[in-house]
Amino acid sequence: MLRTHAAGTLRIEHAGEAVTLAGWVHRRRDHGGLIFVDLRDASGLVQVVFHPEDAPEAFEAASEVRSEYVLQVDGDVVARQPGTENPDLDTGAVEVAVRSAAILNAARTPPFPINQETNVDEATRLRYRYLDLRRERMARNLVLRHRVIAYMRRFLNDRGFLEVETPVLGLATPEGARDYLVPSRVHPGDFYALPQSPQQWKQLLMVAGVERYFQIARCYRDEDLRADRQPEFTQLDLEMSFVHEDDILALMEDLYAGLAAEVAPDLDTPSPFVRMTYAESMERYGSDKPDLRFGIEISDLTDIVRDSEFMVFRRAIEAGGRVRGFAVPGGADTPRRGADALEALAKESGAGGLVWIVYEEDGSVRSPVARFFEEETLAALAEACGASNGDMLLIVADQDAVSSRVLDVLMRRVAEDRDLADPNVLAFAFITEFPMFEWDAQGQRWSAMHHLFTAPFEEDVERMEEDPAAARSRAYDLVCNGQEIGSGSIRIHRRELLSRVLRLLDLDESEAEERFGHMLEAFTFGAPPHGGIAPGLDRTVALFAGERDIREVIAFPKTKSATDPLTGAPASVHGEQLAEVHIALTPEAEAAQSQRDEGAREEVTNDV
RNA sequence: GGCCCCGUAGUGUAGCGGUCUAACACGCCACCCUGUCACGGUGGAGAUCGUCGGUUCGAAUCCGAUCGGGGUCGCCA
Repeated sequence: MLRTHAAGTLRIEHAGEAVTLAGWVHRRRDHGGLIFVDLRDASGLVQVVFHPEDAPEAFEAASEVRSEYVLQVDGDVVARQPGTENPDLDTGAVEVAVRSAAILNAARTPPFPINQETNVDEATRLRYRYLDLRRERMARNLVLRHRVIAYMRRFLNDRGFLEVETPVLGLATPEGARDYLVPSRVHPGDFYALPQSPQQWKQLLMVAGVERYFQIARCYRDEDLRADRQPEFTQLDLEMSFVHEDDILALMEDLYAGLAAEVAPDLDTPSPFVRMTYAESMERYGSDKPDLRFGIEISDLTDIVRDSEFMVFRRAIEAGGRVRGFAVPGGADTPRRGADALEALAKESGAGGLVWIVYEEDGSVRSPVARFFEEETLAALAEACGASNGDMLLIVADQDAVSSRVLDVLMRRVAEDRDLADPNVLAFAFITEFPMFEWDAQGQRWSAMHHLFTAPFEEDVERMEEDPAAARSRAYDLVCNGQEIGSGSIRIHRRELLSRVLRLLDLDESEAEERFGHMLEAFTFGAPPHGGIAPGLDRTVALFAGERDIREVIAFPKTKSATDPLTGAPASVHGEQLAEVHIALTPEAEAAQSQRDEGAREEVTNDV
């Protein structure tokens, strides 16, 4: 090794020891006759001192050194002189008096500061990601990610899980997200698809008798990006045989509560985790991924206003809808302008309008619709929502599907505006009993809400065909702070039931055979009852890291347009390479390509 | 794919029709400085304002297109 100690580990106990360190020049403070260098390595940093009398040659080297130079120093750990200790540094009680130093490598001035947490343009950060990762925040996130993964492996190993790798080159499936395709050289015109998840493989492993499987699995989806969506991302994929929902949920609760205690002990993680059905979650929060930190719930106000003079409410109720709303704590300070903005948001989200009622501190009521209601009714509305003076009610009258969506959007907005979400709390919850199917208006057919292999409840199997919308599935989500962390289900393990579901989804026999024949066949060979879940690793780490964007916890993420500014991927390939995989570009693709190439050439010219 | 925001020295920002011969902070370079730790001091270099086109007597500033980054809806579990 080029060093005897890691810089960040030196403590007062090391005083008197001779050490060799190697690392980067984090910062240099040149006092003319004395030079301090903060030497940084992966472990942290320590101050090293260059005295011209004690080590003239080293002092000379230190004069030449600049930020991010790679430096090796020999010296003695000494206790700092009283009054010069730095309590802000872990190593602040000591410093290293340098005897000799070697510049292992020079460094150009970095394109953005490494020793400072400044905001830097996303594209620049990604272009020099290896420098971005040197920065404290990113380095910390990488370590956190490692610790999360290490904990997961240890945890699952201790519970008898087997880590199995599954293919990256697989079969394309038209269901779900768009596939990334890989052309086959050997089979002209045929394509592999990168896995959207190892879903089918893990079920086949259950048929194989593995019983407890997991994998830190890379998944690929060719869809547009978001803060919480990258084209390739990682899941903790797991599956168990001979289990009930509770077994999976209990396992996940143990895992996540344990993880929180291990990697985020400063965060408050209430347990046991809240459990509620999808129906209950939609009723109380208008969402299947509620943020429980807000402390706000939706109330049904239909009966209170059923006989009111207010026609909007009455018409909505007559049309089979309901009147629902929630209280905004302290919302009485909302100016007219703010209420109008909320109404606009409600309309954008699909509501016909928004009724707001402010209960002023002095007991008076302010609302555009106050005149339609008796005083008792207004009081009853407040009571139903748990509102008191100083609060505001937001009310939507519509079909449940609309009011849920709108109230969810409104709730998130007011929570954001009013900082209702405690950043120090991880409010986990399990949402269970999701609907089996949802109506795909575009395709004019039913589609699986979770995925094809999700089992319906036994008692819902019969009504599945006659009323698909009412059938409940044995699917569940783990959510936290208003975000979906992972979803899973108990699977269908009998061929007969799977065939019925496929028929319901309008897949005819031969099509089903072609696309899922291997699964149908596998199920005829004694597939055990099984189920699993797949929490998103990136989201999990982001959650514990307090990061909003999963790019902050991925070493080399892609931009919003799925490019990598560091390597330049994706890029064109030579004609021979294309020919080898039997691919010809369309004229449009070629035109777009040459246009891009010209742009790139200009950029290069400008650089020089 | 739709809509929205952003694009000015290495970085982050200011400037938003003439006074910009483009400002500030950090960084960078040089010199000075033996106890700093976001060291300090003095001086200096560095951007024609993403690109192309237009409006105008005059454009960093207005308009259009285009490229890049971000957000959001669609899409995606």
